[in-house]
Amino acid sequence: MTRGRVTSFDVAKEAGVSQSAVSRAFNSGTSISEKTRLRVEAAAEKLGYRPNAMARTLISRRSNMIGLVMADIVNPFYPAVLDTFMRSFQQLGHRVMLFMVARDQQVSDVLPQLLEYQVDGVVITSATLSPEMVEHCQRLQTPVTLFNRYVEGIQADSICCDNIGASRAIADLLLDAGHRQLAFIAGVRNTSTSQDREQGFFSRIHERRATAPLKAEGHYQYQGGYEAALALFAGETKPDAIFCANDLMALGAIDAIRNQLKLNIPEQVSVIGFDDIKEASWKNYQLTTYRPRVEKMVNTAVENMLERISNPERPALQLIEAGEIVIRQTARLPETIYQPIVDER
Amino acid sequence: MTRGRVTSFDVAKEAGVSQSAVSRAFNSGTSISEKTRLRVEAAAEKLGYRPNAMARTLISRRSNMIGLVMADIVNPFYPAVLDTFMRSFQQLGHRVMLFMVARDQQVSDVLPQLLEYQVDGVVITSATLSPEMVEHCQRLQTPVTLFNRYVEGIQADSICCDNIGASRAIADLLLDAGHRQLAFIAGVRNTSTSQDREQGFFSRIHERRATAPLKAEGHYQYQGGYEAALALFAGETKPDAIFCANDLMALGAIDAIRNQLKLNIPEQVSVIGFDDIKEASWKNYQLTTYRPRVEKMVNTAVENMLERISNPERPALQLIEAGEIVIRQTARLPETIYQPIVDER
DNA sequence: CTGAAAGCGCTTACAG
DNA sequence: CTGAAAGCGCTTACAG
Repeated sequence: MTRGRVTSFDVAKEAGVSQSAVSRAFNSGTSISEKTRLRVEAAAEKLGYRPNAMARTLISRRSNMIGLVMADIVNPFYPAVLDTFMRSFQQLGHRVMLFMVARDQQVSDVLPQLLEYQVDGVVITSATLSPEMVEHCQRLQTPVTLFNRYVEGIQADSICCDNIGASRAIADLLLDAGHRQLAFIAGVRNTSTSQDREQGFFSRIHERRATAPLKAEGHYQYQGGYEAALALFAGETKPDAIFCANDLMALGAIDAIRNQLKLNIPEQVSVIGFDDIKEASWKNYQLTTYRPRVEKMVNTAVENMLERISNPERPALQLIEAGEIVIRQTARLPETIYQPIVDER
Repeated sequence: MTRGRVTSFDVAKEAGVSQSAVSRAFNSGTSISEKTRLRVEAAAEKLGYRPNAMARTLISRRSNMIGLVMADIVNPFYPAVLDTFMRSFQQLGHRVMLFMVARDQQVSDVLPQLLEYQVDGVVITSATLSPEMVEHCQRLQTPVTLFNRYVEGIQADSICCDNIGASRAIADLLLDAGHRQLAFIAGVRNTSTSQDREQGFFSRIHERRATAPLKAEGHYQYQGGYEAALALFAGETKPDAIFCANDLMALGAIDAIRNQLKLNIPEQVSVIGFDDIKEASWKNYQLTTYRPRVEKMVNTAVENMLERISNPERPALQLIEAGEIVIRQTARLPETIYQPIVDER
């Protein structure tokens, strides 16, 4: 065991081979005899040698690092997303440089920092990206993937869950069950997720010529959902069903409806959420909600990313991945069998 | 705007200066005239130049990257920890390379990968580290910090919340309030956090010659807490107060006690948790719990880490940071004023 | 299969 | 203050 940094030259001397041989021993697909490889490996083991990734990146122009930009880690949907991304990248031998952007921060502030470190690609979750930044990435041949976001006419992969389709299906479910006055609790106003969920829900209700839904805003937070529910019931017309743009708000709404308004769920009010976070399946809530296929979305995002890294010419893909409604206890159902997707957890 | 990678030589040519001058313009504390700096900056801006961090790291032996190893991101306590670490490091100009270790994975599997990338330091959260690995890091002069974990006789900084003191205080609170038969729901058996919380709780009860507490195991999960509570009440002697090794289990226990056992909290049973996760303050729970000073712990960890990076000779510090009990609605209190720390959120 | 050599893009003594 | 040059630790044609 030596101390300090051990280089390939030290290993070469120890093994009695050239420094090139050491490098070859650590790279697959190189021409090296089994005998030499073994000698190098023994020497490397003895000295505690590991190749310096910085030097490798510099010369090979591949860092094996992916930049991952997240916002809103406090929303319980995103830890699961992060976890899935991490597993996926790690398993495929990629490192992840993580960035967290605050709500008031732009991705453009952190992207240059990421690119300094020669990341092979950038994944952006729950934050948006300016066209200028995309152009910059393109110049550097660095692929960009948007997760659960999209920007029109941009040269970046994007993979979203089917926000519009899901919300339309939820509108149908509630109307078919005989609800008369629907309501929507929106998330953060200027996010595409909240906007799309609202649009799908409202447009389907309009198409079916049902009463226009009520609306309140809950900023994607528990407390916001709680207060939004109170606000909805404080008005003249009261809703008999509420669709919330995420689960966190739905759980807040449930607590407000049950504990403060003393109404029964689902007998007097139905509540449906979006995300299927862990808390949604807690015994106390048993929330009926929409579950995006997070694992599939992440795996697709990762696969496409790696593919574009090896082939930067490939045009960008915009994908939508449908999820499923998870039927639990907070919404009344239509009489006709609804192909319910029962909670299988 | 050029395409492809722009180097300091390109900028030098554009600005009509030497490549060294470009480098100096991008490093503070170097001797360069204001005039030259401005010319370089203009040229860099024009060409879209950013220094290559890999080359910089190679020559300067400082990557400005910290390796952050986490397990258990799904436990809602850790997203907050991660978030706080990220903010802290980012604010101080450091990048973070994130690693997630699965429950069955050792830190020793990922540490070499981290060190390949020349991280300046490693922070390990909720996972343990073998002495060999610590030795390896020491040889590379790479400081290691354990967060909420400690290993005896190891050359690594460690910062923990006061698990033992907190649990003793909780035992006192419950006994002083007149509870007769306490119970403990343990987390994951072989973690130091669960063990310390158990030890503090049990030892204080023993010291006060109160009835020995009951015990069940909940694996730090909601469902585990739910079932552990049921198990405790299925026995001959029933508890009148339960201390749970984390909030997640406490919330499960509450749901089991209220919804399934139909007992009132805190009139018939008191429940206290640990962590003060967001969910603990939800209207439906209002959990009395122990709140570690996460922000302070993280900031201390970060400060010490950066200090040890600049001075690797500094001996390792083992710190314990006390938190506070947050009084909400799930535990009966002593009659005497208890200096209660009211929930200020 | 193997080694000598060039070069990735920087920082930093060194000399002026 | 400024520039020419060495060197960080690798990979990869190139020649043998």
